[in-house]
Amino acid sequence: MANRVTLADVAALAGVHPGTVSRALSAKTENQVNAATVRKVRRAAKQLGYTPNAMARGLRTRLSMTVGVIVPDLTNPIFPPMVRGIDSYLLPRGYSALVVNTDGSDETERTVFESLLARQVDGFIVATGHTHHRLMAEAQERGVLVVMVNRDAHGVRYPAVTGDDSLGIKEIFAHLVALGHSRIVHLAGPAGFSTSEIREEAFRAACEQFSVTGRVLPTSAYSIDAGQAAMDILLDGPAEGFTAVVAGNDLLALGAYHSLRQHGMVCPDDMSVVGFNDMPFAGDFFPPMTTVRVSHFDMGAEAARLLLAQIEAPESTALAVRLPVSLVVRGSTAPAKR
Amino acid sequence: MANRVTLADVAALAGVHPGTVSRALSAKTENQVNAATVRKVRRAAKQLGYTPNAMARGLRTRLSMTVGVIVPDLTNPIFPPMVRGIDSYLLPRGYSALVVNTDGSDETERTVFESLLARQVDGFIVATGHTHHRLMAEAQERGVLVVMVNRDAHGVRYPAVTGDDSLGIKEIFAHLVALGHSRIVHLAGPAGFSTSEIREEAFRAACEQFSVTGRVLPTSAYSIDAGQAAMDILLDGPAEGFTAVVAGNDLLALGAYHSLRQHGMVCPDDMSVVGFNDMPFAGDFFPPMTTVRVSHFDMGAEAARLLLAQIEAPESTALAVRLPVSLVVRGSTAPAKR
DNA sequence: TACCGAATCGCAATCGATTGCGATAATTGA
DNA sequence: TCAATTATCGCAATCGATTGCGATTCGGTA
Repeated sequence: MANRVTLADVAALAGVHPGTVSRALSAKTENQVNAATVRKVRRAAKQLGYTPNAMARGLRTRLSMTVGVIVPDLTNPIFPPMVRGIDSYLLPRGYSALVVNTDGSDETERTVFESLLARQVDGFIVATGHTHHRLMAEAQERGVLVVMVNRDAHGVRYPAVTGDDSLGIKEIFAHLVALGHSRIVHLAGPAGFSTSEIREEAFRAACEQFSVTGRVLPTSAYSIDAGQAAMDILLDGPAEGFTAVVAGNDLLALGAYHSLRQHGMVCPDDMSVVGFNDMPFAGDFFPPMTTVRVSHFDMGAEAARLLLAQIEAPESTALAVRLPVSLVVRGSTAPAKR
Repeated sequence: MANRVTLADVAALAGVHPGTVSRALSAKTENQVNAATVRKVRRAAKQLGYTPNAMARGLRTRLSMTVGVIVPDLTNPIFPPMVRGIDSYLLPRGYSALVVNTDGSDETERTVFESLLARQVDGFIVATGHTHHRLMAEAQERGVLVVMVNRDAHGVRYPAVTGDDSLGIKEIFAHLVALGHSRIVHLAGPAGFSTSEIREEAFRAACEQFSVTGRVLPTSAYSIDAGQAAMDILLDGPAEGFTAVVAGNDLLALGAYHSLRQHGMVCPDDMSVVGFNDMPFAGDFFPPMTTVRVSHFDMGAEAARLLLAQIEAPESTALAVRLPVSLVVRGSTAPAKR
């Protein structure tokens, strides 16, 4: 490949020592060299089209200016905005993100984790957290810098940035009971994730608080198919008078759509459905989905901010950030039929 | 961060020279060292939890085992599958992808391009091509390895992998005329992209071939808003008896949906709409979108394959790959009203 | 027994940038 | 005018792995 201009080349052209060139070109050390020579070096560098070799620099400084981002699956629509949020904070600061998928497999997660470590990433942003996360525990023991995003993990002291899930569920309930719903089912996310636990817990609490009859249906994954399967179970059984479903996320809600359609029911006339996340295009589904908006872009940006803070001051306190949420009412919720 | 085990540590434990450890651990040079020592070294490496330092290796070998992927905007739903396709080929071969967005700006494209070069990427996969692409021309001159994906560029001899757009348009027409449509408008993608040019050209040819009356409406971008704006122009003007629109891509089609709704028209009863790409969730829109499927996953995988081929044999011929497409008929097309 | 080629493995240079240390030159202060 | 700073900048080690070259060892052959 191209780019074969080294420090030494610039030094030769400028008639100075490579070390001086290095100092002249770095903002932090620029004051250690005469202003005139700085100009001379700058000119030589520009003339030759010099770009520093990141690997050589990284080898010496022990910093790759790279962070690893571990997501379950980039094709889940909540992640691209999150990745862009991460980039929005990282790139202006000279960092790059290496994004890898795990497809929910602990084994591939471990593999990619190690391979990112070998690439000397300066830290991780992981969106694959689950409640008892061995890898994260080990990482902490090894002194690896990590920020959890979207999901949290128990037992590790890593900073985490999440949405205010409890508040989101509460707002859903306020909306739903105002619409007259009194029997509500919850398509709970798969076990082992903090998001699932918190939302289900909030669901139960809200049932109590608003005195509605609740039922929770477990799902096997945060996916359309899993949502459909869980909803099928409800719809295939005896009607129990439920008029609304709050899904663990938008994908599950979409699965509920499918199941309803398959059972000849129409949303929201026969059944109101609420999602969670307000993923891209949620407003273009049929019907447009009522859901809870969380800014995954902000989530990513905030996670990146926390990680860089850790990198620059490793002993800084590991705080947790909870992002605001807001209910966005669209067409998948309607007054309960009497 | 963690991982402070070096070759020298392993060598010390195994009682051999670092060079020997290096050879023992690499598949290519393993045969240069005694089988017994290989075992001894392997054991020592495992015991210490040794992982090679990718930066040190890269510095010496001039290979970062990293490729740069340049996309306009990762939140455009066609790109995540493409990135996953790229990863699916790259990761098993020890490569990683650095994905960056340009937001359609030539300037930021240049910036990220340079910064990826500084990171010593071994090559690029670029999805931001346009017909007269200065940066790509320069890259070629500099000897940078590139594979174009989705879009092609004129005047550069880089391999490109695209969908068979012409065939896709032709299939759309076959479907539409079978439905009785004889006046069709084309929401053409923005000027300057090979996809726009090819699809528009194919549209005109198909009009000829199927003897339908066509009209092409230019758009300013491949976005929902641009699609809506273009469609507004048609719908705000005098009715001309058009009964179907073939959009340059799914986003434009979605914009057409919005415009139709705004004008009190319903798709497909009042107007059939066809998209292009079959992006994720296209079947969940309202109405479910009839569109042309292109496997962006395959597209990415194929691009990665071509790039690695170039890397390993830089003088190999730069062929172009055209991927098959297929029409998927859903709910946004219906027989033309008389 | 002497010699030869092959199999192993150590030595040291190298990739390109950073940085502590020290030398030299320029400047300040008395 | 001279000593004491201070500003500049060169020197060389260093980061960790790879690899051409040469040295040593060993089995085999004449």
